Amino acid sequence: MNIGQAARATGVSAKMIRWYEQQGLIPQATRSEANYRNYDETDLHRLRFIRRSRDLGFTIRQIGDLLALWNDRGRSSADVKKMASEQIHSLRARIIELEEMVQSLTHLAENCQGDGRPDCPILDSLAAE
Amino acid sequence: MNIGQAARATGVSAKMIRWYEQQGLIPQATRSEANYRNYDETDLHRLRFIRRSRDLGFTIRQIGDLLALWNDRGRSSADVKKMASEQIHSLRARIIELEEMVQSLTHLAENCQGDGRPDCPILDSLAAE
DNA sequence: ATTGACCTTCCCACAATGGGAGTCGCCATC
DNA sequence: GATGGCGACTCCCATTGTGGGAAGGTCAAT
Repeated sequence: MNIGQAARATGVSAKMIRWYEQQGLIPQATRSEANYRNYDETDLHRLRFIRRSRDLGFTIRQIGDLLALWNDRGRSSADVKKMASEQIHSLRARIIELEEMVQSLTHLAENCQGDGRPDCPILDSLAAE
Repeated sequence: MNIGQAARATGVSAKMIRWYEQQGLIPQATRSEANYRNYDETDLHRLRFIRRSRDLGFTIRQIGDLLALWNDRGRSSADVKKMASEQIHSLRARIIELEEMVQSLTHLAENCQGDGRPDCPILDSLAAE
């Protein structure tokens, strides 16, 4: 299976597949005589695993760790759960940051008339001493 | 005032000040005979404005627009309020994405024993067909 | 005169993704 | 068999904002 078919089958773009290979996240694909990359079902599994992990916000390095755990028959589920918990914590921390921004902006916008006049508490606040 | 003092006075690193200048966000600083950048109170105001805008999650380009509005005596506050509202919306959209990730991960983690055994619904789910 | 703190420019790195150029392979249709 | 179109190859560039660091010039205090 060529890279384009693998991309369509997994939802990972061909560009990203090559990138993941370069980053060592997936093994170097075997090549056809014309130097085209070949993919089989095992590769597709791995790519889908990567895509789902990305959708959960894991970085490439973390996904590398997850893949290693996936392939480690002797792993303990505690190691996986720990990664998931840490990810939940960092996502929540980020959410709180963003919520604080929303909070501040909402407060500023509420006090702004939003009409044709130039008076604007939002700018005043950004420019405060 | 040298760049280091300006940095300490505004909470914007010297690196970032140079970067903002290069990006056209602040005017090219005047230079001393030794080619050192000079900053005055007006520059510090501008830098603080930028830092506060960054803290609210605006991008450099948006901050450029905000600065233009700030310096436009004939602006209408509606234009500023519109930018703030759009920013609130995009922040909320991002928050929702992150919350969905947290939701999925939490669900997965809840079903994982997190003990010494290898059985792990988290990995199973990532690897699902 | 030396030293240490500070400034200058320039390059590199991060994370993940897309765009595009230039070249080559493969298949089908004429 | 030639041509066209699609796909794959590599390589470079851009993004966004920030930091690290090297190599070299400046300034002030000792």
